[in-house]
Amino acid sequence: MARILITSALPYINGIKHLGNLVGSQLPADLFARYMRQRGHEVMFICATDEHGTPAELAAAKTGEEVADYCARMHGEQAELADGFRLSFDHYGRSSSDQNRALTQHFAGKLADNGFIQEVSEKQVYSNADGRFLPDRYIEGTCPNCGYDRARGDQCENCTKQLDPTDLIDPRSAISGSTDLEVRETKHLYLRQSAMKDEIDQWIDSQKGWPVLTTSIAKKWLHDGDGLQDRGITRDLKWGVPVKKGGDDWPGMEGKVFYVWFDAPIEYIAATAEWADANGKTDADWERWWRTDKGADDVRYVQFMGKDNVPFHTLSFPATIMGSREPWKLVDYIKSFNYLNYDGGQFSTSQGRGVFMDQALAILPADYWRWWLLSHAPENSDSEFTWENFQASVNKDLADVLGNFVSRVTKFCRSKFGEVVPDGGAFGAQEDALIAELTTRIRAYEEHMEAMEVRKAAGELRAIWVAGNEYLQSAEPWAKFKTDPEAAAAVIRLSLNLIRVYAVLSRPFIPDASAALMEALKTGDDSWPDDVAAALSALPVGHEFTVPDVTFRKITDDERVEWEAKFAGGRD
RNA sequence: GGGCCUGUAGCUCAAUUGGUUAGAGCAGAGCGCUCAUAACGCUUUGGUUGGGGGUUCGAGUCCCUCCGGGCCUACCA
Repeated sequence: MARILITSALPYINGIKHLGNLVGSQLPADLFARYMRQRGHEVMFICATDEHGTPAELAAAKTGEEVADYCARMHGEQAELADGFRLSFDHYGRSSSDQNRALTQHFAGKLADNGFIQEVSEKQVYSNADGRFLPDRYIEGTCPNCGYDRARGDQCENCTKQLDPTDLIDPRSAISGSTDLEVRETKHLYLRQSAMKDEIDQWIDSQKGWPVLTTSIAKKWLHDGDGLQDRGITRDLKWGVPVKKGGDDWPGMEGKVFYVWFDAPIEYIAATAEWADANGKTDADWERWWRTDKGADDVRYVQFMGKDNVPFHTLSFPATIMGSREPWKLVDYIKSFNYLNYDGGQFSTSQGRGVFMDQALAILPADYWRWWLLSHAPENSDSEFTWENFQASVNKDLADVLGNFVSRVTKFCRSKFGEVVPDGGAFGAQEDALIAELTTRIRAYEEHMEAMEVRKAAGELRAIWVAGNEYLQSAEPWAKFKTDPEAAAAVIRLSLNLIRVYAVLSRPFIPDASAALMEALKTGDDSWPDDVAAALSALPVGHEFTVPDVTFRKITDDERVEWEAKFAGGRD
């Protein structure tokens, strides 16, 4: 039994996430966590909302709430949706927690002690009307290069030229539109990543088998231009972790907070501490996951994230941990994903384009989404959601191949033998062949799941479902029943057991359907089919069951058309 | 501008990292079955691997070039 620490990238607090966000981190992380638990490993699966930063403040201002209230409310909503999608976090924390505040300040203090923090004085744009410093991209104006009048302070979206906010002609606040801006001097802390460049580089080099996506992004940042740059880790905001050196004040940093990307990854650790506190555990209980001097040296730590998060997880967060010179656990494997697009374009939170988590659950149960998203996970390149593809995949895979198999077996049994595992007959060559095929396929499925090859695992699982239909077709219990009812009974006995095996194998992908099947079979035996032949006799002769309701219904053409129109853009 | 990824059947994707005749699923066509959610099974059509050039005994895979798609580019998170 191994110990596996799994973290999913933290969803940002300012609104409900869309399916692209879901499939990029939380959902595959959940698949892996569920599988590993099922195989008997000790799993700690951690996620949290990422609550600090300018966008959270602005979102709260828009609703008229205090930012803390806004975050608390949105955390509740996101947690409820995570539950709706059956994301099996051991703890769903909040980066605004006391635990994260203390840990973030602790790390900053250690980094300062070890000479990895530098104070830098810089000039930044301050908006008098908004009463705040403005991040570059929150300043708009006319591009000096192409004349586009809505260029942002970091880059012109029209001509793609990189800009400095002071380059803009007629600059204004993107928040209020105010032109009452001034450049002010302000002091910030920088994390001296450049001083740890070689250390990080060697660490990346020592990792084997990481996705190309992960290492290529890390290498780019390490070696591009002058190499890894130092990064500002403080901001002039009210909402965030106050800048402190451990428990002490930090002279000159009064009123400033840490940059969200500094405190957000630390929340992985802090959320585990939150888990301990919430469950009456001790510090030792969470430290054994994170401190290599306190039991975490045998932990395997896997992170899941979209590609936009990779630089922070391969560089900044490792730099934070390494620079502390304390024995914190570094990540062992980073599984990164490309983007899921929506029907020819991108999902867009701002334009309300695409399907959002709450909307998805309002029209279909979680398993439909889980299956489609995971079986089409953007592992090698960006992938695309279309309603036509969604309808076809769900109807074929879930309703026809899996659901209908359950239906034909249970209903045939009920009509011929009653709702009970029938006695009589014996297994022969066909059954041996099926067991051999299933054994091969289940071993392949296990390998793909271990390797986090999500699409391949889904494909293998589907093939396992298909094998049941092939077997039934060739075994023809309906024909056998006419001449040799006991032979038909043997076929059905095996097939009923196969449903249990399917429920067990499919659980990481479709947990609700899996639970429904187990309930219909009136069994709590969720043992993994290490020995397929044995697994196919787990439900003994005489064991009662009930014919389940339709496991997966089909999506109709009318629904598809309706949803296509409804989600084309303009969320209410 | 720079960097990375990507382009394979109508669609969604594979191809053991340079090795026989490029494979699956869906869609299409034909046949079979009748237990089942008009479901299932079998067979089958379909590809000059974006174009061109090169290296090699051998290229989807490596190199060059052109064309198309995407992402990142450090103050959004």
